[in-house]
Amino acid sequence: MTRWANIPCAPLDLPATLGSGQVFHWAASGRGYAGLIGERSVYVEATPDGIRTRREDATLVRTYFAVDHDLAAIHASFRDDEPMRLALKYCGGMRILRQPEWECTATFITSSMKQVAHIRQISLRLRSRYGKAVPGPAGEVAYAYPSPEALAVAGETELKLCGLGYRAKTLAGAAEAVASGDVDLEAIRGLSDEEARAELMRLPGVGEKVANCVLLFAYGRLAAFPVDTWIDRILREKYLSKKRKVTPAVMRGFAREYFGPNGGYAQQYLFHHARSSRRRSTSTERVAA
DNA sequence: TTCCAGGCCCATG
DNA sequence: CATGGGCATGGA
Repeated sequence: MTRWANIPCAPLDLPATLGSGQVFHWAASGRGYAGLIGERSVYVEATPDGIRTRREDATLVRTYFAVDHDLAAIHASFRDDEPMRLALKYCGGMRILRQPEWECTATFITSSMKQVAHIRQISLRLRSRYGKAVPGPAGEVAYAYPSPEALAVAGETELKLCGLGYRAKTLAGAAEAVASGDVDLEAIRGLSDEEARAELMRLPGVGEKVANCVLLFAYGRLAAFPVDTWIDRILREKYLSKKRKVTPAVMRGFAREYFGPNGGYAQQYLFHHARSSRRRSTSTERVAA
């Protein structure tokens, strides 16, 4: 008989946490979500004050969902401006996950110039083709994200068959660098933010944006502030003077100074709110109307 | 059909 | 340091 554990971590917006483009493999199941944390099949559902999960998964879930992040304090550290107020109201219960390093690095290498839905598609395809099969509690099978070794063996030519396009080359190269020990993802934990970013950027396909995603979503570096097309647009439209020319350096400097040590959280709230608003006002709602 | 997507990389000013 | 173009694929 299954024994359950409740992990207090209010506030918690599980749909936003698992569906906001941090992670790409969770699926709605029953009253909650089913997915893998590393190579373990896990089920989670929201309770009034936190997360309900199988007792034997509780430790893993606490780490993955970063229940040690004090959301109230993080929210309080933000400046009180209109865009942040709206974003907090919309998804203030979203949590920044603490994902396995390679899985996060690899999925974001495949994310360049791709929509979230397609990143998910690529990710699931790589899992089912090269990942370890993991039986779930009900007998169903899920696939772990493939190891660097598995992807290095597959190589560029074969990876292209998964619809990766030019990303096949960089993913294969990164897998090789990690598998050979040239880049040590575990050792990066001990480095400063700047050193860690530089080390990640030694991997092919990892530039500043992807490195910041990995620092934020895998290493818990909450000051990391990924600037993608959405955030670029938001900063220009809502935060930066139209008069001065906005160079990459200007944007970096502004993000660090204005959003501070929890800038990554601010970034993810702004990103998710903007993206959700746009989708509601276009495709989905138009169909419903 | 055209446009653009959670960019990266390399070549030039 | 800043800017421009190329890069593969698929959904809107």
